[in-house]
Amino acid sequence: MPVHNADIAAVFDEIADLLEIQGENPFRIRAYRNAARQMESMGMPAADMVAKGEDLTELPGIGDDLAAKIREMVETGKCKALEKLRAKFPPTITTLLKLPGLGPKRVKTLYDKLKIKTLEQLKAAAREHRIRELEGFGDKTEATILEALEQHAEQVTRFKLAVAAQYAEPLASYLKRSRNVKQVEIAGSYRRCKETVGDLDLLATTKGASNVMDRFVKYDEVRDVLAHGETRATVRLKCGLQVDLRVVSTESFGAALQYFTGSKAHNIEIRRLGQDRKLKINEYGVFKGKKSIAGATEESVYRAVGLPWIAPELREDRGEIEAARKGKLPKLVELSDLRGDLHAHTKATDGHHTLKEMAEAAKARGLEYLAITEHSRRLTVAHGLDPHRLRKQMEEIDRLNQNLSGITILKGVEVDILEDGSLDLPDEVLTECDLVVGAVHSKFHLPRAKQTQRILRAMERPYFSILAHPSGRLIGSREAYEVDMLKIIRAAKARGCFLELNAHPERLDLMDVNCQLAKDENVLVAISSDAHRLQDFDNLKYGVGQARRGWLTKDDVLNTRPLKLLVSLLRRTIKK
DNA sequence: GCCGTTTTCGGCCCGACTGTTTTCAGTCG
Repeated sequence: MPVHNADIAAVFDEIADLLEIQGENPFRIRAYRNAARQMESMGMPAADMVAKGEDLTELPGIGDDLAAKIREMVETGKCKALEKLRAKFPPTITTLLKLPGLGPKRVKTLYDKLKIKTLEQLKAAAREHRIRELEGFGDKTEATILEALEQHAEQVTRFKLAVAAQYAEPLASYLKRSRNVKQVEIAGSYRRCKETVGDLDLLATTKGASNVMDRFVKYDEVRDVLAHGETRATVRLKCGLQVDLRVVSTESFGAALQYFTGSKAHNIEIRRLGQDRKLKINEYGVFKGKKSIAGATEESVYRAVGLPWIAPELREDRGEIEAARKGKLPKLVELSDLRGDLHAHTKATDGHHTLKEMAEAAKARGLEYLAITEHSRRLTVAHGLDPHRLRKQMEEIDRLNQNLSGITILKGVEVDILEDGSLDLPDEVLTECDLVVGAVHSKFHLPRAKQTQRILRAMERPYFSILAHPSGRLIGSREAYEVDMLKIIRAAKARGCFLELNAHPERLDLMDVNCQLAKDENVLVAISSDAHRLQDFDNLKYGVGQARRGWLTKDDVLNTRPLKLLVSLLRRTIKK
């Protein structure tokens, strides 16, 4: 069983949890947390680095000690340091930390005094009112714990970005109608376009007395008010989503927006830069002694530490600060840069609209070309096309193109990559297409080497253009399949084909870190909607968000090319 | 535990809210 970066991150996080309960040096704990984030955010599997004998201490936040622990985990599947800690505290104890209001200190007290180590024991103790007797606890804390336990299941769920948007945007509009409110922004991971958000961070600026805080806690959708102060309030909506609102004056808008956009790791780095310059940076501004020297705009905050403004999608402490310092920040791709869409379906298979309707909807969004890429025959649930039906559709597209103006339909297909790497339609018909999008829709659980070979073999076909949703993951419901993405990216480069970034909010696949890998290897990425309905073209914005998180510029994206150039790029593939 | 135009020790981001307290610790983001 291979050891994944996520496994290593989980071990480091558990060590950090247990060290916290033990009351260890907080900076040592932070080192483990930083290492866990590093493992999660890097594109390259640490196991591969170990296998190649690469130096793990080159990674930020990884020193000799943690590098040794990573090697140990990769080679033995175990971590002795964690096992030692688990001997001191039962491993289930870390589940208690996830409850709101329970931190390491209180968890340790609960364990020391009442021997509580599971959620069930905690619930029993709370019901028997044994918790309120403990020092540092009281009636309220006990009641909060009990309530949290009853809702525990729902608090771990994160919301997909597009789902969060359905709650965030109306709430922001509602708050904008408050007295003396100047701006309302949705900050946090939402602004960074993370594929899922754990909660919403709203920021409002006011000039003079405002009722925005009162309006916020009285919002229709609010189920519980968790905190309600002068400048900060936290609520839980009926849907389970937690929302924080912070109110600052307009002079502090930029500093607050920067602060609440995060990420935490990015902000820590920015503040560290501030410290080097003897500056204190907080949500109210940048201060030299007591004097505010910046804060009205985000630009002013970055300028104060000698940096240009950094786009929110890049703020993950994955090298953006270094790039900013060197003046090498990428000019990120924007939605308006997209000239076309290279993956869409119609009624012929599992879509809901006709060719013409889809083309007109794409045109209405400013696109110049649209590839229709129906499923192939193996995907019977989608009524996939056989060669005959595909040819009929191509004829229809030819006819339609003669009558359309302002948009061109490209003849494509989303052909299944079968288990052995062969394609679900014969070469003769595939060569008649303008582009061939290949996709894995079955056998997700092949071993890594086999899955990789399967895809490489499919890409060897001379007319193969784009690998659709390359990792196969469905956010929150299906893990990515095991595959050597770097190998696939390099093969794409060698063979002149491209990778898709599927913009469907459940996919967002290619993932951000792999977009970076593709960019590093000079492989163009196609941001495609995979539209099955007219409104699905609006999902392109989520694809662009993920692409921006992956550092992609206009030049790194295939479908920013005008039609003529696009066709020649696809041809080059076909000729090989 | 990591890190270093202040290199092998001594730092390590910063503030709001709550509850349990009588001045603040714990938690959270």
